[in-house]
Amino acid sequence: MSTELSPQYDPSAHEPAQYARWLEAGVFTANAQDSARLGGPRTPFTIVIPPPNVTAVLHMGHGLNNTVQDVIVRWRRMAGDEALWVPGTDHAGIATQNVVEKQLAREGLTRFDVGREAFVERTVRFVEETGGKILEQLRALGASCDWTRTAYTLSPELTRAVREAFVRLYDDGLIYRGHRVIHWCPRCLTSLSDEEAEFEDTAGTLYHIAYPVAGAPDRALVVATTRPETMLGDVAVAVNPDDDRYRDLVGTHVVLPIVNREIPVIADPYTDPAFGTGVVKITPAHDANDFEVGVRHGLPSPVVIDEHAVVREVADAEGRVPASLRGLDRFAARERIVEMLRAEGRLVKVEPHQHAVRHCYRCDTVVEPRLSDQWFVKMAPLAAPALQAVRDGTIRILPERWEAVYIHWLENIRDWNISRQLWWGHRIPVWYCDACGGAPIVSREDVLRCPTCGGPVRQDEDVLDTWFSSWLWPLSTLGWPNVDHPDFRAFYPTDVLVSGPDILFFWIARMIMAGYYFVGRAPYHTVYLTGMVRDLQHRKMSKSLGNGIDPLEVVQRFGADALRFTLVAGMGVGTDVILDPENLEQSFAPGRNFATKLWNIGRYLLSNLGDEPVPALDDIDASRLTRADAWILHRLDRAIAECDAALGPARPGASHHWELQERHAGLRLNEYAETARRFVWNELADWYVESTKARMAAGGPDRDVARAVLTHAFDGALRLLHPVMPFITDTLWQRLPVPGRAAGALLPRARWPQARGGAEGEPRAQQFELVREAVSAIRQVRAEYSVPPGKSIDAVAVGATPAARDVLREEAALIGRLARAEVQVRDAAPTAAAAHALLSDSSHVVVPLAGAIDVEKERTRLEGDLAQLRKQLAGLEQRLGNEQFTSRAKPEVVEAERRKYQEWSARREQLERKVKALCGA
RNA sequence: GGGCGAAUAGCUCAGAUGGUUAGAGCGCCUGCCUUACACGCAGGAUGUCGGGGGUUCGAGUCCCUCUUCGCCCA
Repeated sequence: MSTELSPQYDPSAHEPAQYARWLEAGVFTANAQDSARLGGPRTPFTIVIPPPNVTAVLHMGHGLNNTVQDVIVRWRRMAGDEALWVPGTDHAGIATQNVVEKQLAREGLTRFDVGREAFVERTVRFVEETGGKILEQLRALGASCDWTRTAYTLSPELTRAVREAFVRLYDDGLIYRGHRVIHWCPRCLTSLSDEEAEFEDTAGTLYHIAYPVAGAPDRALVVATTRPETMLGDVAVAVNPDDDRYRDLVGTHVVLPIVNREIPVIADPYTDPAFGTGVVKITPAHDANDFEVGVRHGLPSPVVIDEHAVVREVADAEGRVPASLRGLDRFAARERIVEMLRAEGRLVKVEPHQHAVRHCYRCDTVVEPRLSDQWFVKMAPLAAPALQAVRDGTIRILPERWEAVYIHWLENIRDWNISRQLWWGHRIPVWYCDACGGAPIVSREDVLRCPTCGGPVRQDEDVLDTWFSSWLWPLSTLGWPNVDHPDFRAFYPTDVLVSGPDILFFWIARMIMAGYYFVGRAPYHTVYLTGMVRDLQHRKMSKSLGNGIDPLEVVQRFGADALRFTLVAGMGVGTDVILDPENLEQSFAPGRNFATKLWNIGRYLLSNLGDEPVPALDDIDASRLTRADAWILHRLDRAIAECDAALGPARPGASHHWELQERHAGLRLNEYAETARRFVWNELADWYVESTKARMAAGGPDRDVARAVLTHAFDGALRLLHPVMPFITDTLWQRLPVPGRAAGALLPRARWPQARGGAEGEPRAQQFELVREAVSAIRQVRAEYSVPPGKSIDAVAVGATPAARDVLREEAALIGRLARAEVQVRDAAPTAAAAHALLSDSSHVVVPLAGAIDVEKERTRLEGDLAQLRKQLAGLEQRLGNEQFTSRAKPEVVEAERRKYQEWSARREQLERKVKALCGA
């Protein structure tokens, strides 16, 4: 099937068709029955995708993350595992609701205008129409997901899992309803978890406000605050109990300015004497810490800011908010209050203050602490096994440094607010009977009537945090809570989770907790955290900055393989990938250039291997292999071993724990990609293919040997590269006349290459290095003396040993071909003026360029080399002469240094002789 | 304020458990359209491995310190 291939690789002409072929053949579909856990023949290997938002469109972050997953899963699939990559999407409560609300806003409506039911219906429709597009886009990247198992957090199956989890946690006493100050987004009108309220460093202002002591108008306590607008809700001022400055005032009262109420001075260790003035105002309804203080001291909690962050008297605040402030937005109120304080003479000092302010992670609005009733998950009991798992090596996190971050977070974990005041999501499975007024009814099934009185019930208005469904993802996508589900039995626990450090707490840590809590087992043994894609200024790519790169545009222009290779090759474990959005051509050059190179190697081979069957390498007697053959086969073995070492081990050993030496090994995808690239380009193409051209042209039995080795080596290369460049490799592989391949075989299911082993070819492989050195030496001379590329020159090769002489003699024709020279092998160098090059074994090549040799230049060059060599020898000599070194360094190191010394000494003698000869010439 | 990380060629980065003449890609310079490939071929230049100190026979690699830049957490 050696049809003509276009000179330039055109990915768009091959990629979609190739993907369709894979889908049609079902190569990505995993079979539970084949999993060893169900008695099947294959070890299961599972990855669950970090579910993108159902309304998301593909960006470079997805491109990176999913490429990594695909490389890993394709590698394992070829390595013989029953590989499953579960795809799916996340309903993304706040994000999706925001999108639909924006649509409504364009129609001049709010969700409250259309009502809950209609709003949810509309959102469902919106998701049906436009949602899940990102999964289509993943196919353009080549993602080998098992699309028959595509999951969605809001599907009936996954909803069942969510309810099961909620009810179980509730029954176990780990879910409770709490009345406290939580993070509130006044734009999204919902509460947020600690993780969703992100810190942003902000240049703020610290206001020092004097609160006069009641009954002693000449004395005042000065409080420092960044949020003066909350003072309307102050119920006390607090000092540290050990702070001598204020000890006498504890128990007295101060007058709250503007409001003109007396509030107590209390002592509480929460107050940091070193911060500001050492006096803090206590506003229980508008600050989480103050709330705790309020509880400790039995203080009231007047609410003076409403859910829209507008100042007014909301609860227990009668008379606290002056009419002039009512209805003002919090920031407007802040300004007004500062003015009023200034007018009253209460503003002591205003200073700039750098601090971190929480913002909504979805809309970036400044979060408003708000007192409300929410559902919480008690986290400490869940955290314990998750903490243990990373500590004892059941789970590893790559790069290693994130393990410390993870542990720190879990050690200081706080309860998780899981209720959201949204309409889009899993409604909390709790019902109330107003007639009975009793305990909430928590149920897996919908509750229609009160089980006690038979009267009507109403369901809790809130929905669950989206992460409450995603933390179940590895469980729920595999069939849990049905633990007898074949997928669950075959594929849980999964293996590797690939994600970004930004959702380590949001998602990854919680999944681990869920795994332990609900089924008693970690969901995966490896967490692989990728870096971020950034622009040249190292800024995150974002829509608002306009510095994003559309992966689909890259695929369109350069191909998915180019995109994938560029990302993988340019990415250390956990390091960021820097790309220039202004210059895609250059950014993706590494992948594109390599894809083209690969294509051209394929073109050459396919048009030169001929139509007669290629013999299998195993059918070729080893004695017929040339040095070049032995060399490339050896290099392939090396490349395979290095790729394996870079990628594996795929899973921990029999102990199911990561042993120390393996704990941070593997998944070095960049090393894998670079190794494969080097083999293909710098070894196979640059040397081996070139070396075979004469043999291929000559015909005869040796041509068949070359054909067999070429086919074998390229086949190995395509297999090695398939995980990172799936499209072009299979496209070429389909056309390559691989001996013994079954009809209809596809590369994604082909066997991962294995080293042929056997040391018998190694000496001959080693001898080929002499050939390469001789060729390079002659080329160097040619360049040095500007010999026209087309012109053949004479060269004399002198072997340093009888063995080297034999090699040079037997390979003289090949050396000559590769260097465009007539090579003669002699026992001694000619004495006439010539260019000299010394090879590493002290063999040398002499090029007598009649009349063209600049003796002075030659001598300068050789003397330069000699000086360098002498310097290095001196260093070596010193080291070897140091008794400390020879006695304390490892014997093999000393031995290596001694060998080096001998080689270099011989080399130096050769050089000295040459220099002397030149001086005489 | 606490913790973590980074600083290696013009740019982006590799450099397990300390021991090679410190590497790659892109860029740069020279010469080539050599019938697979100019997205290429051949040759070449470029690094006091952020500063200082220490441990060691030996440090880009380990320890301390300083500087600069990131990230996470309060």
